[in-house]
Amino acid sequence: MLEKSHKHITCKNCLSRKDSLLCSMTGEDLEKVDSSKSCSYFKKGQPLFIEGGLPRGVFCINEGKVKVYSRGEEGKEQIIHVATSGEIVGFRAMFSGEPYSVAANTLEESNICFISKDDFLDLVDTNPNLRNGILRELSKELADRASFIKNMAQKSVRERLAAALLILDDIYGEDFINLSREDLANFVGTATETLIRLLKDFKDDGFVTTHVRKIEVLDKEGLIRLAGV
Amino acid sequence: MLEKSHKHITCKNCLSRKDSLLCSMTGEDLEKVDSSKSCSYFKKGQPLFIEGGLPRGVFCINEGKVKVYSRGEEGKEQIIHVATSGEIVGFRAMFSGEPYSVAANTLEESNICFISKDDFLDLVDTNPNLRNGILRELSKELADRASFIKNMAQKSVRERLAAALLILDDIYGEDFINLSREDLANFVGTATETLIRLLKDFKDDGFVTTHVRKIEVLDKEGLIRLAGV
DNA sequence: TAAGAAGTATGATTTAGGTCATTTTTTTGC
DNA sequence: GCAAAAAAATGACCTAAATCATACTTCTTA
Repeated sequence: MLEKSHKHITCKNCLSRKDSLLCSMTGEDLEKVDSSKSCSYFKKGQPLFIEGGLPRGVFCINEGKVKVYSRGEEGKEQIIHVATSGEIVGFRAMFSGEPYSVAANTLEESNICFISKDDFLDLVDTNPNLRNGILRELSKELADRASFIKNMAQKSVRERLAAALLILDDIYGEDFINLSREDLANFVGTATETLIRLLKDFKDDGFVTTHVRKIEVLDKEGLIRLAGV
Repeated sequence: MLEKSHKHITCKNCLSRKDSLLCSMTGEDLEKVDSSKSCSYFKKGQPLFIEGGLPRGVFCINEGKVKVYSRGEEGKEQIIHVATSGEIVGFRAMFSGEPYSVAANTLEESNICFISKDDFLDLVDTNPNLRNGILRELSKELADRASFIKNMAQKSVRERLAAALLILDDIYGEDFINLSREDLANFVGTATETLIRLLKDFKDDGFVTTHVRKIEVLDKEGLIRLAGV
């Protein structure tokens, strides 16, 4: 259980610092970030921002998980990305100058820092390292999404589920994957019922086991073979 | 028919200049681009770069069309983007420092300029306008791809075809859409046979007409309604 | 701690769209 | 201008996965 305080989290002490684009800065830049940001505790399911909203700044996840998604016609969510500790969320709309094209909600209770648009853009402008980091990050994500598109177009739901479980296993690290069946289905891009059935198959085949809602990956190799990555 | 010469195309005279991130620069920066780039004529179907290759620079389309795609398991292409005059192709891998995650081929004969990695990165580093333009461009593309993913997951092939035709109609401007049925299928993310059948339906319904392989959009409004955009 | 609400699971049914086979049309190269 | 190859079109068939209906479990919170 996270502390429900709103106390400031010093970047220097941030556990996710080494993995973070933002907090991996040094010297006075780091101090600048530190002094201009605010930190908040988010309950599970709270929105960071909504589709169509206007961006006021970026969010840096100190601890927790955030789903980035977009809603289709009948309200069905497509989860584009699951962000974890150290990641910056919401910086795309910052540069495009357009409203958010996606929404973001916490998937569990989280501590999340916020840096205002001006401060962030100022940092990007004056700090070549951060800038290059962001360019690199954007490019990588673009590559990720190209392969996401390809998978959606060419792979079966079964293959996509295997791939998704591998990605999520990475994101959740030592913890079990902790997503509702519906969220998982919305990440894989399928109906919840189909997801549940396939997950059962995977259990029968020994690829995973479940602890109520949580999913434990037992056979990575098997999933890799199945996903055809 | 384009001139098959390799003569230098001066950025100042580039017809696509107004639409181009790169050539919309001014003064000495423009001259710098101009002097450091080389221009080539590409036949239809020629590769600019291949998946897994190492990037040496970026391509700027003076005239022509380029498909950006990625190949799946059985070699089936998924077309991610169709680039046209004025667009820069291949700058993502430039920043990520990784091999190309996608490939690019001309879809028709094209005049394409090339700027080396060093020159390009130098420009990005020293020219804040270009830099911001690139950040904006990357962000927009990221948003595009999120909606691409959502469409693949939630829309029917019929709806996706309608959406694809609208996008392509924009890209081809005054010209008719000129893609092989296979390429179109690989853009929509479906089997070629399915695409041909649906295209016939669209013809019967008066949304489009075909001139041999070329496709003319007759009823944009109708397609918009169908695509549910 | 009981009741209601969410979330998970399973069964039955339908269908969009993939696959394979074949024919027809268009393009390409000699 | 003709033969061969490539692309487009059509038909027959099949299955992965969606949808709808219902039941069962696990969380909430009153």
